[in-house]
Amino acid sequence: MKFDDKIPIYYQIKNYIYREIIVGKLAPGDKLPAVRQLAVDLTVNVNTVQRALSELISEKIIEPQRGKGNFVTEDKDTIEKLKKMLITEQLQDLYENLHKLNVSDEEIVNYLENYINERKQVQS
Amino acid sequence: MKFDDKIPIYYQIKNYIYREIIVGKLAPGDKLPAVRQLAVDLTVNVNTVQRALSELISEKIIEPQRGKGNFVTEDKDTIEKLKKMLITEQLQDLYENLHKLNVSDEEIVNYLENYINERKQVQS
DNA sequence: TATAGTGTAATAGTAAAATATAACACTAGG
DNA sequence: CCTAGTGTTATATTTTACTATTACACTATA
Repeated sequence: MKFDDKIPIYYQIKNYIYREIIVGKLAPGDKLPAVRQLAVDLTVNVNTVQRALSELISEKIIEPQRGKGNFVTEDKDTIEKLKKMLITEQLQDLYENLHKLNVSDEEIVNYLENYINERKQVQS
Repeated sequence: MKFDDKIPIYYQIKNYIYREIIVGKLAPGDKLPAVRQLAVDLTVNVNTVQRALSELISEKIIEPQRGKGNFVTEDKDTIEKLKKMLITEQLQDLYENLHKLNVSDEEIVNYLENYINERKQVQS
């Protein structure tokens, strides 16, 4: 996995697991890969994985069972709220950062539509 | 100034100066505040400011004049390109991050419009 | 020519993140 | 009971960002 060297790795791992859960690759109740396996897959240290997992545990996104593994919460409501929060965070970042560049509400929407259309053209 | 502790301070300062230039608070040819003054204003160390400025110099956004100060480039085209690049970067981040959450093109636009409308309602 | 204001650079120290490594605690199954 | 697989924790080391401090180089001007 590629990491952005401007952001702590443990934090990027946390977001990676968020996504795995939200897109359903990890369903409610599913067991996560073992920490040592995750460390190998992501080519990072076990402690770094553990730090990411610790935060997910604090947030009740996953539940640890000593000797067994870490399991995705069964509470679908928690997951749904997580998804909404992550989406809102992204929108807020875009909005605030573009406003700091003096881009108006209307322009933000226009720029986004243009961006998406241009992407489609490149693909075709 | 408030800093995000997940991102290097020098990097946030660099982006801060980008913005000052793009919104015109710093016009082409303008002299930047002295490095020591910037350090005081931003409550960081001179070396940290200098690190941000060094990168801006490499990118030809500002030009240093030893003994005089740092000056915003006179090349308006460079600034215009910078603005476009920063906007595109933001759009790309949003797009990629939401796609990783399985949000479709149409949904991205809808979510953004809703987000903006909700902001307006809160303000009124 | 002395001085104040500017950029630039070097040194040493601190803190946080990440690593390598090892050990400990618990569970399941032979 | 033993062993393999799991989470959890601790120690020591390295790297990077940041800081504090000092010094040097250049410019303008009194």
